[in-house]
Amino acid sequence: MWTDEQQREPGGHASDGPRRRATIHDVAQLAGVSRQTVSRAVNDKGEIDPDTKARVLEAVRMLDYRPSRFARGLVRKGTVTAGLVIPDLMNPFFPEVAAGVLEAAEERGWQVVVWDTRTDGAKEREALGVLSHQADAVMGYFKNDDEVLARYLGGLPLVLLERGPQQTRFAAVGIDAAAGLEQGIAHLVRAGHRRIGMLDGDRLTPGPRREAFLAEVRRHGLPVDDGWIAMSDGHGVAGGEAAMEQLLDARPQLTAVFGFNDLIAVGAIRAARRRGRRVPEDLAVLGFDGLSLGELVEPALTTLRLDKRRLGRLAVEQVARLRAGEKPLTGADAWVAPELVVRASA
Amino acid sequence: MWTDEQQREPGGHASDGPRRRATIHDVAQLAGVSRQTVSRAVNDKGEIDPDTKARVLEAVRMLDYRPSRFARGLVRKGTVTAGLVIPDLMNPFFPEVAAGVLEAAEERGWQVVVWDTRTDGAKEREALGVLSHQADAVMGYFKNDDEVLARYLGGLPLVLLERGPQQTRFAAVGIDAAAGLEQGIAHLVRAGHRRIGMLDGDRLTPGPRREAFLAEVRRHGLPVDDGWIAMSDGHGVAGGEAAMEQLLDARPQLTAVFGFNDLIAVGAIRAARRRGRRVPEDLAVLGFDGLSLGELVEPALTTLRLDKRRLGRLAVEQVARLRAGEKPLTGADAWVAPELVVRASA
DNA sequence: TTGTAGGCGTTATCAT
DNA sequence: ATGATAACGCCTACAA
Repeated sequence: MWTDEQQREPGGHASDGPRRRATIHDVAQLAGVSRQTVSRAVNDKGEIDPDTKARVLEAVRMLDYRPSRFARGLVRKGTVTAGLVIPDLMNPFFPEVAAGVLEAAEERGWQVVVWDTRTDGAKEREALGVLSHQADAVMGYFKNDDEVLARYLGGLPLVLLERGPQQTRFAAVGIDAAAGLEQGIAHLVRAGHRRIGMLDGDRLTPGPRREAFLAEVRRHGLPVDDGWIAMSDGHGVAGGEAAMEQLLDARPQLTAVFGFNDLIAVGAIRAARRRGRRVPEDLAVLGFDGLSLGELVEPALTTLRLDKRRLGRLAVEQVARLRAGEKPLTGADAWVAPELVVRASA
Repeated sequence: MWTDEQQREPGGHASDGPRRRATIHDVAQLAGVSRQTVSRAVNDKGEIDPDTKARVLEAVRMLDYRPSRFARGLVRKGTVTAGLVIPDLMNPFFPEVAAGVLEAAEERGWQVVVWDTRTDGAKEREALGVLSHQADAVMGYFKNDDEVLARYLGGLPLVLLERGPQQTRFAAVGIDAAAGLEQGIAHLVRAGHRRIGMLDGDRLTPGPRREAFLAEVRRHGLPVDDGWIAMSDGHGVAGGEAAMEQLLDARPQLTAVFGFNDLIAVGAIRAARRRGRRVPEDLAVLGFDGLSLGELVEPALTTLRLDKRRLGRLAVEQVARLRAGEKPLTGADAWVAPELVVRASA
């Protein structure tokens, strides 16, 4: 396992606690050269005698010297650190967005520090408070409103991912829920459904998905009212199951439901089947997100697939624009539109 | 959407490109005070006249001033940044480990910068190269061997997550595969299985899971040979499907298979059923990891569940020990042991 | 090849 | 309540 061969304390002592970190000065002293020479050795600059270099490097090892990233950053500009704030790493949707962010960030040579707020408003603010000092920009999902965000942000550029109902004064990357629901509802209608309910994930205010859902349903002249919409507690499978059961009790006449996201939709499938309803024969289920998980369940989930990676990449691009002093993308350029993927559940 | 109300360039100009960032000096000048006073105003120190403070803050806003994190870090110690290197964010296993890391890191007031290497050795090295300059420690999954890691690490503390077969000279957090397989194989044997195959995920060298598998199978006096082990290409569902098909062709006499991880096991289930084999009646499938996805597939996956969050937390603790100059945990203290979760597939 | 001087942007300390 | 001065640790000139 572990030996003290490689990982040792400065000076080779193992257990006298953390001591002051060695500086370039210490190394210079121990090697009997100037700080400049140490710098040259450490940074592989030319113009240095191989012997002295070796001597310096030896001193570096002995003292376990590593250049201070702060001192370095002060003098070599160009290190960009972006913050990424995510509500729930356990929901497969977000790791995929994060993957897009990481990918695009790496291409630009940026670093990304990640926070998981667990959908907790207080944690959001904490994250922002820290990042406002440590990052050059932030992107992420927030439930706090603009004003609060601005307060904790202290002027840092911010890119909102999928800002819900509210307009925002920040740059944003959004989802074209309307375009998605248009396809989704059309598909259900085409299959003969006339009584379509929804399992919503936004408890407080109706979000874009619900509004798009209502708009589409009405556009097709179908009946619908608030009673046809059940609220999921959380964005997970369990929430979807509970909401579906509730809806099954309250509105047994529904023949199809639209789930706020795939997790909730999967929960709906499970609940329905447990109640003896066949999916899709007795109840069709339509999801939203396009998680790969949807291909694995039975019946496989018909859903409105989002390019989540692209969402992340787009966020990085927005940040880049902000940093460059350009105007961020707006409207359709800053949207990603879902695409209907028909599988077995609807 | 976006207005230039909040997010504007220094001075309010919008499109003359990025200009030099304002420093504390600029603010001091504009406000007609000393840098020190600016610092006081910005950091909410006492001992400052409310009026001057207001004036300074106004100047701050006008110039869009934000303190340099480098200069600050130089003078205020204590900011810890850890690197987290992960092979594949799309595999639900890793986000959960990451969640544990993030959680524990937050408790300590650390930041975490995340890299996704996509199981690419070169990306690993790139990540290490960057992190060696920008982080105070690194934890993660690596396929490069110790020597290479050390070279790119430049003396930075490293904690390996689940170092495969090889011993390592670095601190590590491991999985007690043997303890897991003991339970798993016992369960299969109890159910009457005598011909158990495996779908392995480690192509090159046999990893701990395969070795534990072989050891247990032999301990029970069961037959087994290399032909009973198929290699999955990648750690995903598709790899599992292909490997299972191959095994089904080559060794149709098998009545049970152990999957390297849950994704592969799920693939196995799918492939088997597609071939008309009933699971678990004709073929029992045992997974490893305990992803929540396993509860959603059909039949639900019997698996050796790991506390992935704890894995992440443990890694952070190891890093903390290293930083404190203490010896890292070793042996069983640095392991997490799987727990058999019996569901429908075996 | 090596060393010296100066500055990067901030905060702490000590005066005023 | 405010300002001057000196670090913090490193790097880029420039000089030797």
